Amino acid sequence: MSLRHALLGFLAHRPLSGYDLKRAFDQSAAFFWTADKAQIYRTLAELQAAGQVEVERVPGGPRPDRKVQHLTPAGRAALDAWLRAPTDPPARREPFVLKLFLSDLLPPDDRAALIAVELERARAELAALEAIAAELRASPEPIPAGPALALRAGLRSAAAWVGFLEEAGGAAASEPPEGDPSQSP
Amino acid sequence: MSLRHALLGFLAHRPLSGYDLKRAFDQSAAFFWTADKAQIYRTLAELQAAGQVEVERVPGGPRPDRKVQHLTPAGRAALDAWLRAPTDPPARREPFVLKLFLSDLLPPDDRAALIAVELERARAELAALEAIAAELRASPEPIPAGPALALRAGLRSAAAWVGFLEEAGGAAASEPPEGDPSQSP
DNA sequence: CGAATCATGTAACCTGTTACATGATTGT
DNA sequence: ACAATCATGTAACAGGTTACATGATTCG
Repeated sequence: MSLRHALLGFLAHRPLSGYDLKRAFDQSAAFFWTADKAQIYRTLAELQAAGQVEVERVPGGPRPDRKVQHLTPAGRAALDAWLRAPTDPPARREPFVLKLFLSDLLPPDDRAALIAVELERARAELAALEAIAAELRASPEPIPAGPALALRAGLRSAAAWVGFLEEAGGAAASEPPEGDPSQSP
Repeated sequence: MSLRHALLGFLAHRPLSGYDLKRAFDQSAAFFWTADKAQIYRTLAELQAAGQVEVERVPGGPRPDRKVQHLTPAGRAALDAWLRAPTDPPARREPFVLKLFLSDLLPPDDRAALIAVELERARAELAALEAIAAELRASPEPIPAGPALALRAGLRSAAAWVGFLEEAGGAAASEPPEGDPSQSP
């Protein structure tokens, strides 16, 4: 239920429309949070009802009017409270690890293929994050600490995941005849 | 939508009741998949309707009858197809990283506190996984490759997360006066 | 000329969680 | 005596996704 707070967080920096918020997520938060547009509009309506945001209607000329959302003091208070509250551990649901767990049901080649495909995906993700990091370092503007930390968290996790998959792929490829794949679990 | 496949995967090893499945998840899959009991029963009903499992009603004496679920050939086929199909990247939703991202809105001490609490949690999780690994290594039975891989994935991720948080906590604690926390994002 | 972008939203659906309900048995 | 465990499930709700709908503008 923290999409509400994610929206409040973005609005704390500057007022934005629902459309803008969707882009803000896709551009700067995609690697740790994805938000659906239908859900953003629904949640904004709830925030309005709760008095945590206020709408300013900006005429859009030929396009539909933009409904720019402003954070109210109540919204800011709710955001602060959430930031300070203990974080509920997220529910884990990782389809790829589930596949690994069940992979004894497959012939060894298929397991190796599974790992290879995921490794490719993981490398691409890591590269994308590194590109963002490089771009930020190159820009003259100073990087706020919060986004920098979030990015570093993403880089570390992605790198660790690539490392695991390389190890797993190597093991799967090298020891079909002998050897115990559970040597050091 | 892969709870279906997770259930089929467990049933591929041996027939189980809904109750057994819940325990199987909690015991051996909790760190990469959590399943709610209400949802398990609902999904089992769907699998029955789809002809992928068949129910054997086992009288429970004084207790309610156990409804033991058996995988059908159709169920096994669906499972195999899913295991071989490309894995859809999971939707990311990490409230803690979101908080980090927004943590410029807080005083530095509160950010450090946030990190400290998460570090404690992460260390506990890593310790729990290490305990499982130690227990498995100590047992005489050989460990199947699938579960061993899944466990290793969990260990690696948890260790990387602890590493990140230690780094982040150190940085947050040491440089309140000067210094750029975005040195190497 | 067709596709993408800007900008809004609604309706229907699927998935997951919480709370409720039952009733015997075993352990403290 | 009280709580936990065994074993089933239902109802209501919350959160998230897909598909549908509109209509001008800009880019290739």
